[in-house]
Amino acid sequence: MTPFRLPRRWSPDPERPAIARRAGVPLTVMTSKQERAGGAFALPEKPALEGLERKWLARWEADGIYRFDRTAPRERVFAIDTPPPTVSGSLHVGHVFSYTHTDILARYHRMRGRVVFYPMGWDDNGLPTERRVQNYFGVRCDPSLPYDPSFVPPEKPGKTPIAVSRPNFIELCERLTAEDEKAFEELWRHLGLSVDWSLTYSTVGKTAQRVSQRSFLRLLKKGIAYQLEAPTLWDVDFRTAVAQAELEDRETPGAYHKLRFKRPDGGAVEIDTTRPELLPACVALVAHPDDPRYQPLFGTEVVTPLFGVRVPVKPHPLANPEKGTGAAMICTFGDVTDVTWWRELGLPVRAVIGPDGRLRPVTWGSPGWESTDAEAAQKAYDALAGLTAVKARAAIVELLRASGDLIGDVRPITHPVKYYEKGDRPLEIITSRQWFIKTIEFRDALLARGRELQWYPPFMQSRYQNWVEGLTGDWCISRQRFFGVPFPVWYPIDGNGQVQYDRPILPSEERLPIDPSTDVPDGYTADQRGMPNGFAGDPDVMDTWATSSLTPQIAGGWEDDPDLFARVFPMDLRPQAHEIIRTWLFYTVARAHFEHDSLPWRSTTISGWVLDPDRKKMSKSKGNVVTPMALLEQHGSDGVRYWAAGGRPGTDTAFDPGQMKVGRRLAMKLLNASRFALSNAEPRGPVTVPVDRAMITSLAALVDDATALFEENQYATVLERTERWFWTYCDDYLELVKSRRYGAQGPELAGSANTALLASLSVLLRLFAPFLPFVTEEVWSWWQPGSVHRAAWPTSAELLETIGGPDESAALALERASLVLGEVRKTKSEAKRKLSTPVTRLVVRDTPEHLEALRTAEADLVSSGFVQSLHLEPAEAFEVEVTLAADEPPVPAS
RNA sequence: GGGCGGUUAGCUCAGUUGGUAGAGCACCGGCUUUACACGCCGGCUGUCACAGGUUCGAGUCCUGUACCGCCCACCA
Repeated sequence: MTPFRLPRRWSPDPERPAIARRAGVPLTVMTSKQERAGGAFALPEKPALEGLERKWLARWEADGIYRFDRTAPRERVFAIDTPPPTVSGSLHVGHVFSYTHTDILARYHRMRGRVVFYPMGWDDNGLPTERRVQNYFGVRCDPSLPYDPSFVPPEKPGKTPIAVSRPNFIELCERLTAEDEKAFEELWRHLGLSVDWSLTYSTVGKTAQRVSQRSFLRLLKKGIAYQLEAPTLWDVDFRTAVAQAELEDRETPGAYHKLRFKRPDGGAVEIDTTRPELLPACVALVAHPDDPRYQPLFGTEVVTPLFGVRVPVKPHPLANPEKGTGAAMICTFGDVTDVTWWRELGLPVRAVIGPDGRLRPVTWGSPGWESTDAEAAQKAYDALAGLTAVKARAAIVELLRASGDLIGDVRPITHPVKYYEKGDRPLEIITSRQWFIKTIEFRDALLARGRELQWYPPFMQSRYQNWVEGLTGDWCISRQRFFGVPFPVWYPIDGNGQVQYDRPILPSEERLPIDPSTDVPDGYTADQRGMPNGFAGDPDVMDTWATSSLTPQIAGGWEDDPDLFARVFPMDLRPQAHEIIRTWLFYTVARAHFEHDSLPWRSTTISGWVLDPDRKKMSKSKGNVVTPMALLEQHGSDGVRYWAAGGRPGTDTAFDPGQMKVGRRLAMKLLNASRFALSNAEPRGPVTVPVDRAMITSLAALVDDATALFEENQYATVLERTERWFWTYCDDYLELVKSRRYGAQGPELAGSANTALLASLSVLLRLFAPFLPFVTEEVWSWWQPGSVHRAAWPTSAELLETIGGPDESAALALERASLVLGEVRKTKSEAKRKLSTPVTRLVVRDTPEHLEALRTAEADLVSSGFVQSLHLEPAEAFEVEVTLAADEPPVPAS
């Protein structure tokens, strides 16, 4: 007489829209070695998870089950543009998390009959590698040194870095990344990534160099790549240009300094600045055109303090009357606004910050450095020259204070300052010659590409949109570094020894890849390098993104393997993290747009982050991060994958070992339930019993759900629903049919259960296979030929075939029987009796329709509930009365 | 300052098209039941951030507010 709620778990949802069955995938034929031999399946006595990884990794590798089929036509291929992990970075759970998501999708599509192109790249290009090599070996690159073939790095890095040649440095980079790649591959394999390991590439390998250089040359021909001597964002520690996409703001302490500029009429103009050390680089003052305080001064000149430079006062709408005094000094260059003003107001350049971030020597009184008192200017400047910006700031404050041009105290503030994302000191803006790729004039087309792309989750598109709309300059792709893809360009040197940058010498594409620092352009000889009337190589290397924006082309064999490329490009999926939408994703879209006039891929999945329990992004800087391999060993790869699979696209997920334990438990349950289903699997017969037919019908609905969800990359929901279904299957269905399948109701009804058990197990294993590749493969091997990962994704059709079509009328049988069984269990549990306690009398009151359904499951219910007498009584509402057998007399202690 | 997410049980999170609030973990109690003690059965747990609005009915739709997070921004 317990009131309760109706669990809806077994009843198919009549509201659910019918999902068209997908045809064309062959049914898995349910045969096995044992069945063919007429015997029982060979099942392990005590199934275990330990060692499954090693066992199946070896087999998968030997059988090549993840090998890409190069004969597959494009429409059958599912191509993935795998993110090449930065091998010089450390492995962390974030990698495990997001790469698992992609693998789950890869495995699903493979089972759907698609030929999955799943390569793995290694990002061993760029500054992180350089920096790591410097620290690891204790060296620094000096390009002026000759190659030393006998160089051996010290055992332990010394305090003073050893200077090595560029070729030596690159050798060390390659040596270190090779070790890193091994560690990554081992982790990926252990995690069970179904990558085709014959399709690996590196972002600094020959192929990547050739592709990068070829694409660059073509952009150059199209006029999309160009070089320019211009103010460029510059990191003074790395001594290289960087791109807008690699900037980040950091709150940094600073201070306002109020400076006084003299007017010709003897008056003064005051401005506020946070960078007084740039006073010698001041080229103008600026104020808002509508600002009445400064309108009278527009068109006049003022004189800078200390340096006596006459600079104009100009109006510009960017000047903010609210800030400081409303007037600002324009320096070349203090920040990007200075660049805008400088360009739009047509001002001269007076650069004082050198590439090393120190104030460079200047001769006052020379052209461009005119002063009303050159001697005083020189004296003041000499006190600053050679200092870093920060030290020069302190020094100039003293000078200004002494001269009386600093008004009042400096006022400390904290303000956002632009940094290179990998750098430690604020960016400077340095005028230099750099290579650019045009993006601004293609803004609309690139925005359209963003709309054309399918985003998972869709809201991530706005990140792209915002970024492209906010672009302020073209993409600077040259870096003044050593380890990277060189620009395939030389320049002629004229008779006076001047390098002719405007007349680049280009190699033919057949020669690529080339290194202009060692290779010689056609028509020249090696001894003409650096000589008058000879040639010079471009000294720069490409931005790492200039190469990694071509991963689809590199992995797909663009131009090198046209047949392969036609089969995989444009690709189907780009999985990646959201913080690199503005770099990797945007640049890749741009390159494909320029080169192929298409998207590089049809869709993208944006993964979330792994968060610490304190809700911060997990990072290696926190000492408490567990190494991924230790996690895999502790919880099993399937367990860790289970946790990762719970992370929906675009959603951050907390690091949670508890979920890994749950995953491990699920894997264990799968082993044991399978053992049950496969033991005593004879005799086999048609599925006639309503309880069995209901289970099959319900599973068929789950399969349709799962398939539809997977098509939307909703893997987390697939796992959740499959798991829920499976657990109910174990708790209710298996319990109900247990005695029947052992023959309690005769061979015919046992045959119905056995057929249903095997059909459901086959489907369940395949539903779980993308998530738990090891345990599903293990169970599959007990009774099925081949790999579950090459088996066809289950269909509702194949299930319904076993019962001759959906049987909605049977659904009620399982639902009512499960309900009553639950009531019986509850009564026993609350009476603190064991579940095998006999029920002397079970009364079920229910509607006639329900009772009729229950009657078809009566025998199963009676046996699983240990019911001695069952009474079904028609009633308005559902009610159950359970009478338990009296307690057995206590057993006297022996 | 702009944009995008989020706020549901102690914790981590689901919640399709509006229709009686869910799962796992944790906690409590019980149980060796011939697949599983790496197990099983059961129980407890809610101002769905807040305020309005639409509606017969709102966790869900609309408006506003607060807080958290992320991305971006011209930072003198």
